[in-house]
Amino acid sequence: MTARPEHDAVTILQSARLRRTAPRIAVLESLLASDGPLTQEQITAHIGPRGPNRVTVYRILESFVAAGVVRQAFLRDRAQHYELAHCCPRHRVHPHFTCTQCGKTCCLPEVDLPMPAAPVNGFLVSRQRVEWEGLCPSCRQSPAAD
Amino acid sequence: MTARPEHDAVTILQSARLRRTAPRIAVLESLLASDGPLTQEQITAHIGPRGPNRVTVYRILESFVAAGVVRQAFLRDRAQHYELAHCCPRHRVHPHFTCTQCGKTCCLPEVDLPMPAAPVNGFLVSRQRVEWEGLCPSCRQSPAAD
DNA sequence: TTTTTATGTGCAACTCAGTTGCGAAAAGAG
DNA sequence: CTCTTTTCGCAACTGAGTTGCACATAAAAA
Ligand SMILES: [Mn+2]
Ligand SMILES: [Mn+2]
Ligand SMILES: [Zn+2]
Ligand SMILES: [Zn+2]
Repeated sequence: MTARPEHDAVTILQSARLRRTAPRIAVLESLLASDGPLTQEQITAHIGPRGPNRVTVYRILESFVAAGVVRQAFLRDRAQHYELAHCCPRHRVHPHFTCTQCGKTCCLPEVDLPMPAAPVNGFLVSRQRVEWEGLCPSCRQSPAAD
Repeated sequence: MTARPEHDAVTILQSARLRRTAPRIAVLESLLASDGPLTQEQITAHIGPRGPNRVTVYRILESFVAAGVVRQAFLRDRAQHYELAHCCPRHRVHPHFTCTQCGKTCCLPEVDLPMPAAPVNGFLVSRQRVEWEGLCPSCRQSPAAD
């Protein structure tokens, strides 16, 4: 279950010097179990009815972002999507792909998009965010269903 | 003032078969006068106190997007930013640059970022959005003030 | 272990961008 | 000018995220 220490909720909390509370462990485990960024609403739904208050989830995510454990991946439908930060460096985040057919969003951490090192038209780029839209592998094979 | 017909509010409305009303002309002229995407709030502020109701501005922008005259450029601080669509094709939108110092966002229409033609890891990309962050030309020269 | 203290949590109320319903106004057709 | 259709203004609503404050609890100190 707990293969690498980076993928264990309690280990992540300890190395980030964050208090080990039930709500924090639950939020971390939701993010660890997901294959893509999640909203507060999705995290709360994943934890279940006995989980923490939604305000608590927001505050936990805020503290995780401050500690560098979690990153704000992107904003969609006016809702912030959060993901674990241990997969890629801060300033060159991997592209995120959203399927126009099934609506699922995936991380593409193995894709390395070059970021301009020299200024472009006088603009010095230090951080880039790329969002892709199109058809995911499974929707390309079966265009009707998911 | 009205150099090219593409840059004239009334002409844009006529060629899009949209009714020529004072609120629509005012919204179009705000976008024409701006060098970057605008929010409803910014458009309303630009028009002034005698301008249309904010709900009307939202509905006008909605109809412009449906007619292909305006595009939803990006979402920032939970607010949608709109820009005129006549500057670049639908599926390969130019990158938008936001300065971390002065906060201004600029369009970079002359920058042509390649979009993957072949599927990446099985994902067929049909639309891409790129956001850049860093220092704008004027903030690079005078790091303290704008 | 028990006590103490700093930090985390739950609840209610709030903010703010955007939406909806509906009656009034006005653009364009005839 | 009259009629029809679309647009507009207002009020109320929605939903994500925030804030203030009292209470709970993890971790440090005794
Ligand atoms: Mn990701
Ligand atoms: Mn632009
Ligand atoms: Zn799909
Ligand atoms: Zn600047």
